[in-house]
Amino acid sequence: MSANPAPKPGIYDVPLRQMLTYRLTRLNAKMNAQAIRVLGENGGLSQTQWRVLVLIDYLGPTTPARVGREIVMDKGQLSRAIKTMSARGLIRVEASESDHRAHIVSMTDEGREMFERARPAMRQRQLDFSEGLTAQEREVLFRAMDKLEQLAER
Amino acid sequence: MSANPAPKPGIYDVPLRQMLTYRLTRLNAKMNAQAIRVLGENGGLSQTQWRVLVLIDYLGPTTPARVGREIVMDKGQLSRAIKTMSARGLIRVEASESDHRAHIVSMTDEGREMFERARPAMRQRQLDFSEGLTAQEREVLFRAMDKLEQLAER
DNA sequence: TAAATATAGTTGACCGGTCAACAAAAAAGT
DNA sequence: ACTTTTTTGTTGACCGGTCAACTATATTTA
Repeated sequence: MSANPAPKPGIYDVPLRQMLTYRLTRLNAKMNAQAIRVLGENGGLSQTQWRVLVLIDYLGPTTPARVGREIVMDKGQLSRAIKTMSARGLIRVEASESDHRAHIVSMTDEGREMFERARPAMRQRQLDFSEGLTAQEREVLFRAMDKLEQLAER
Repeated sequence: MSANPAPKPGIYDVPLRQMLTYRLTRLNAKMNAQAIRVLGENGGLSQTQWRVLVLIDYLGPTTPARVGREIVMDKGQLSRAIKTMSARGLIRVEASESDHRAHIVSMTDEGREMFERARPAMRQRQLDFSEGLTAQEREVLFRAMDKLEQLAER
């Protein structure tokens, strides 16, 4: 974010304020930037790496394909992410016995350590977001996102 | 979106469902994809080009710096966007008389034509989003986004 | 069972966004 | 007036996401 010192209020933010896509992109960018900052301060995982570890933590040893199905993520991107994570010793990649196309990925001790190091801050961040909204706002927000997601799919 | 045939419900979407950042990224991706599709069907402007034209339409002839301040956008990215838009004849770039660093950008007839061609569909899309939500949902959604944006800035 | 189709994963190419360095001009501070 | 700081815009480098092609294996179906 090298531009935008302070979005001065005035007549100029009238049309943009109404543009949902624009607002959402902005919000998303800010939240991503914050996530990256928090992760950086707590071990230095990338957001992608964090998400992959969340999934492995949740699913237990699993396949990249399964991970990719859960977090919507390009196969190629995931393949590369897994390669670098494996190279950095965060995860273990083994061949699947039952399916000779598939791999089984699991956390190494080092990966687990990194994961647990970042987890409290990430959890707190999540909590801050939750608590920054009222219960009603939270509920409506999720409902609205569901609806918008459906609308965007057409 | 080459992965994800159908996010099967089940135990797997429990933790992600709660991850606001993740949900927001997904929603944003879908809405962007839709915007690009709609623009593609109506003249083929890119989303960036569309936004720049919206701003020029709104502000009248203006400078790239001003545009960049309104839509939060990297100077470099904007510089390149303006170059290609100028090359495609969508906008006119003139030197500013009063400020010899600055340029004045304005829509050409062709740019105006493209803009007006895409506008109804984009407006309709915006309307669909608005009407897909109740007034209360809309209001709460924007309020929630404001709050989250503030939280993400810390 | 043979052929067609679907899935897992890898790779190369491309595009867009982000960042840092830079030059020119303007504005502010002394 | 002179020096410093800020602003405007361009450019090169990099990184991440997306897409398409391809191989290998598994699954379906004829």
